[in-house]
Amino acid sequence: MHGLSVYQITVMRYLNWPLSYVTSYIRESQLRNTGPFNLGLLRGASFTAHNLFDKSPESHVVAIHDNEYEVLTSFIHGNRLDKKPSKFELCTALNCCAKTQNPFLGSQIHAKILNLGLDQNLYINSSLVNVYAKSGAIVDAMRVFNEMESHDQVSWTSIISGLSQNGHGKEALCLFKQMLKTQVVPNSFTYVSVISGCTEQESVSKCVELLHAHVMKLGHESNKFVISSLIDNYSKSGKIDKAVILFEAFKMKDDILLNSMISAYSHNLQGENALKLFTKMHNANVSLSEHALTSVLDACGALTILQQGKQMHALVTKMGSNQNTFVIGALINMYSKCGNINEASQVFDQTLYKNNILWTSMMSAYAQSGRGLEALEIFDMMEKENHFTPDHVCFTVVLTACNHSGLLEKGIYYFEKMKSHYNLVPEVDQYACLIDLHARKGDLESARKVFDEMPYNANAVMWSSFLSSCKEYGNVELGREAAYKLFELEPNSPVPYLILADIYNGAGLWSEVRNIKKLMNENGVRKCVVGWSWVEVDNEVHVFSVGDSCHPRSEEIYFELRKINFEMMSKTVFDSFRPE
DNA sequence: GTAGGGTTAG
Repeated sequence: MHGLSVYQITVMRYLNWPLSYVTSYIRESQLRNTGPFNLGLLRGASFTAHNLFDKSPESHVVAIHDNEYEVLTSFIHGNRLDKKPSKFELCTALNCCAKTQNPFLGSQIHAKILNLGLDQNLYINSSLVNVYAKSGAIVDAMRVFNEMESHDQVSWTSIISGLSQNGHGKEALCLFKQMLKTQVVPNSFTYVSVISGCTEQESVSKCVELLHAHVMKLGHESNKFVISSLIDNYSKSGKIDKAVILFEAFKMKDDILLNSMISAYSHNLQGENALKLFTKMHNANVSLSEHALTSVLDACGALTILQQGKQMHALVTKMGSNQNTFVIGALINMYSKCGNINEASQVFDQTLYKNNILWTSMMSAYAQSGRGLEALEIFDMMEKENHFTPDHVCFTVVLTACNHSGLLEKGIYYFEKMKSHYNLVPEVDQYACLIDLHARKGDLESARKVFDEMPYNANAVMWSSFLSSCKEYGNVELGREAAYKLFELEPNSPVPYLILADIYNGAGLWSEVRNIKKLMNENGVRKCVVGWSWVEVDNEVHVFSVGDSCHPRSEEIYFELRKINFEMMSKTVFDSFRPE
């Protein structure tokens, strides 16, 4: 396409960037941009390049959006001249709002649409649904959808994909079921949307096999989008075998499908297979995309094989992908998982355009290797950069770093800063970190207060972690409360019973220990967890965490079983490890 | 004649 090559040349001339860095975005534009949009791209080229040049970190993303900006500017200009926009112009403008995630302009255009009496146009309404859904305003998207008099494949798919992409897989599935009751038959787009919505959602993951059956019946098996969403779904719910069968059966394997399969292997801890597939691709001269590099680097990290990881790094350099943010992120993760934090930091330092995901990855690398203070130094460095916008994930890493290094005051400082300085509303994850911060320092009362103060229901992970701290500091009262919460939240888990018993045990409350054992029996909870055991001495029940008897450091068992003599201990330990 | 929905990554 002529327009795109001008764009490409202009960008290259201004910036002299590695080809792969620019082309990945150009490729993306080529897919998305048609018609008038390309004109915008052409006209926007030099303007865009200036922008790329001026703003550094995430400017390439902004730049692509600037073309949408161009379309929107001319739309607004026409509006100021009281020019009546056509249906087509309205659609294009809405499309740009969706891509730039601008619900504000979108709702202004929405008002104009109502004003012009075009609110029953199917094209316009699908675009509106898409604008709201892509900006996360799912309620508005639903409202537009519900107010439509008739629906077609596209409008149904728009709302279903909107729900999916906003993490409402269950609702997406519900609407899909409603769609089946109508005359409108779902197409491959619809199946991709509903299947991807069911990914990583336990409550709906069972439906995927049913959807798969639909796909087969309706003949969408030859659609690569459908197949890759199925592969992704199966692999993320641990059904790697099904993913493999789909992959093997699919004839036209393109790079995206191969990438889906490589990350499927990687997710399922089958790093060897991921590497094998990658090598096969490489030898067969399939064009290697940066996605493939990202997935295979992930696999190297998961397998902690530094040697292969380094080879991949060499390949990255050879392919000229050493400025692709995704690849760099994967390199940083790989090196840090292989314990080579210096190499990770070297990759990071050599990166010209660091976005907040990369900063976060680097911080996480330090935090995970127990270098919390250095992680925080990185955060402070980031703050000095322009265009830096830390998000929730970033703060989770910061707070975790504080947590691992026992920096309570600093943790509280960052938590407050997140709210006041960055206007972020803390999510469950960050509250969980805050609770952990207090609890690990032994300030159980303050930790308990956070449970009440936060506007969320605490989940099992939070109560479990709190319970462990109660055990650590021997707080019977709060420990009891946490354990009883967990009895409700995880009725089949023996762990909270055992920890509470351990707390009672530490406080010498033998009769309470006995009650817990009784309660466990009454509630039908089976004690089948490795590392815990009951021991009776002089008619008193004691509970111990016994560690792993096969582990070379099973001396820990001796320590935990300090109240019992050696003979009795070894008997009990081996009893508890006998397979049931 | 021109317009709307889909896969992989912290």
